[in-house]
Amino acid sequence: MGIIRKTKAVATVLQIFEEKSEPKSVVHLIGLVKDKMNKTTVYRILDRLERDGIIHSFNGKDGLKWYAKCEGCSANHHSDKHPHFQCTKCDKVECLTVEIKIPSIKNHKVDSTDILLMGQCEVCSV
Amino acid sequence: MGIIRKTKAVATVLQIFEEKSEPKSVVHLIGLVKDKMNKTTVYRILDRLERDGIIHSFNGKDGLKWYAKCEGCSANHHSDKHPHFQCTKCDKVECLTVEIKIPSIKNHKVDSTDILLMGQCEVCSV
DNA sequence: TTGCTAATGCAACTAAGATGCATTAAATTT
DNA sequence: AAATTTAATGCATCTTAGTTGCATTAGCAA
Repeated sequence: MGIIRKTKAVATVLQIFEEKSEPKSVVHLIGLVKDKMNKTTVYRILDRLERDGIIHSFNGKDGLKWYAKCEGCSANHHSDKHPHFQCTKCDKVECLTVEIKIPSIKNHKVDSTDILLMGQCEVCSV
Repeated sequence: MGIIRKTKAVATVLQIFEEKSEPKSVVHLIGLVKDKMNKTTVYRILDRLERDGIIHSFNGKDGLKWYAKCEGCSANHHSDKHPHFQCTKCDKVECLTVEIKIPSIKNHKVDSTDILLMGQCEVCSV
């Protein structure tokens, strides 16, 4: 859909996602690039990247928005049906590759899911 | 834990949950009782009721907090593991009674889940 | 290199939710 | 029934995520 120009700001944000596939909260992202661009720009770049299927978003346990790089997504096919995990101790978020079966709900049409598992991550559960 | 006094404000909020078991967003609740109490009071009452296992909370699709009456919960045992459904057209939210199996995630300890299915509800899917 | 327009910066705004503190009103005690 | 205690409330203020309008800048194609 939207034409995405390869600006410096876009390159900076994209690189963050490419370096490490771990999801990042918008707040954290803004902090990472705050001396390179305005927070409004961050929000708008994230919008565009999501609209074009390059990243996907979901809500963390406290309602904050998180983004991560899409693995098998495109603008029209958004396969962000995978669940996420957030640690209740260190707040870290991970994309999970497990498949969670959603039963059909009668009289309802389920288009997408937002599944967040909470608990203790590898580091914190020791 | 916390002693809950049966104030008029608490009674008012509780009655809303008892009238209809449908989940309500905090924003909507504040609107419902805005001529009877302060919004801060609503937030605090919801906190207390949740802490004592009378209601449970979860995040809606846009990160807003929703509350609903607990069916089989108490202060120590919070069985709010059931999923919720939110309509993408009319925004209505429902508690679902279906069981969704969560596979175990290796090296992780899953304590709770936040599962939101999105799509079209009974009314909007016609 | 020119021209078009997407992208950015900036300031101001919106809205959810939290906090501190003085006051009020349940619940207990006397 | 009055006095006491302290949870609960109201109100003002603050915090913070996210949005918007508009002037300016910078990709990109012709």
